[in-house]
Amino acid sequence: MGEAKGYKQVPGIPDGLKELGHLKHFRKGEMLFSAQDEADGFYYVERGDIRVYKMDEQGREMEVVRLGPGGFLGEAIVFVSPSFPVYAQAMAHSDALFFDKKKVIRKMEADPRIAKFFVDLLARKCVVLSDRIESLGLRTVRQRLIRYLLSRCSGEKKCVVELRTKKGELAKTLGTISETLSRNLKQMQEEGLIQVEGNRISIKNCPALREEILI
Amino acid sequence: MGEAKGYKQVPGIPDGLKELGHLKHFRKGEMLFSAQDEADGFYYVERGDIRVYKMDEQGREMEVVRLGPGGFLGEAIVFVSPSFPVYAQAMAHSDALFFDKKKVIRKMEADPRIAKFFVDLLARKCVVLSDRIESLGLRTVRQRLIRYLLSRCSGEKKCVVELRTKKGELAKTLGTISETLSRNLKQMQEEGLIQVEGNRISIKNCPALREEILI
DNA sequence: GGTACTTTTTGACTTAAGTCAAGGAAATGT
DNA sequence: ACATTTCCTTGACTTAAGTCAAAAAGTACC
Repeated sequence: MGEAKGYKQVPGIPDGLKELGHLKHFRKGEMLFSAQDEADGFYYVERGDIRVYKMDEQGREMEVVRLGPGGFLGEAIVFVSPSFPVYAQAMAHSDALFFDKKKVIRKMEADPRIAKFFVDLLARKCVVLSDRIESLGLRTVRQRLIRYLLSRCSGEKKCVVELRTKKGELAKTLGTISETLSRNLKQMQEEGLIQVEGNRISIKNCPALREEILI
Repeated sequence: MGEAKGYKQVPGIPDGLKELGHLKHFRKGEMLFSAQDEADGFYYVERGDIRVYKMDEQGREMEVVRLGPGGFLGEAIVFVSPSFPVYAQAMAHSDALFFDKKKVIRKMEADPRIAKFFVDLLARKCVVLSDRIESLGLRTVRQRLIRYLLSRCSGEKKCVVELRTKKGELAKTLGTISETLSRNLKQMQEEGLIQVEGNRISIKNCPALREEILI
């Protein structure tokens, strides 16, 4: 539901665009770019896991979006601002295609299909970001957690969600901190809704969870 | 600063696009569209004041963005989804150009300059929305209020901000409620930072306010 | 002016969630 | 297997901000 890696991403890259990109590799923990860096291009994630976030003066982070394979990052800034307003970090070993801003703009002006592709891409991102605003403003951590779990649960009565990240990272994706996530998971376990074993969360009562976010 | 009406908007509409739109008038309080409505087009605000918001099941509202003259709304949804996920309401008598989705898409495919215009427009909106996510997640109501005030203060030592809306609406724009806004204004007044007289807020100590959000 | 309505402020209270600090548990390296 | 670091959980506390209710201030309309 607009949250985290699970959100709908564009199937791929249109013909004529991919050739403009060149592959870069990022090791786990490495920064793709930092706030204030010159925005001379953007990335397409082929493999891995990228976290895009803002940071305040005290170093507190706010995740804007998290991207898996098929996701773009920096694609909005590049058309608007000379420097990035966010940080982007590889949370796993990642491969990404880098696209030079000028080349893409030139291509876009020549080929309306490329332009249309970016219109769709950016429109989709707007929707994701709006959803996140709603989610952060109107939903509790518990509700956001339930949404997250359900978004990666097939819908059968019993379902297991395997976290591919640390819980601390999931907390950030949900717009909270690890302590709060931990308490929520515990609470939900005590209510018999889920069963937590390390990084494996079994959903015991899918309908009840569904109920809770639809109300 | 990405907040409210004050954010940077596109200067206007490019040649060849404006002709596609037709003028609609909305009286104060009237809805441009509601969530679930068919998204068959989008709007350009020529005059007035439009509030775009989401609503949860209990009727609590979360403002996504607020638009004055020069702003677009629905321009992202139209390229992505068959129905609106948000509400849009005229907060003042407003004139808006309505653009039919199909016509615009046809035009865009024919004219790369139109497509480029939308890329820029949507990219800008992504930045605004990201800023709002940061703001809601990382800043207190007080900090958001200060940002708002400073964004409409010329920068001299003394400066008067005239609210053109009700305080309750400002509260929503800031992502809070009127009681909390009221308390914050009172507090800041007691600290000698501002002087509130009805809808006129005089900024008494601009540097101190600036200091507070730059720390 | 006085009535009715809306908006704003205030007070008292609740609550979700953040902070700080300390144990445990896992994972990692040697 | 051990030490070391990182991660997760728990407890106790704080706090910003929401809720509910009622008073006060504004505004509009006869």
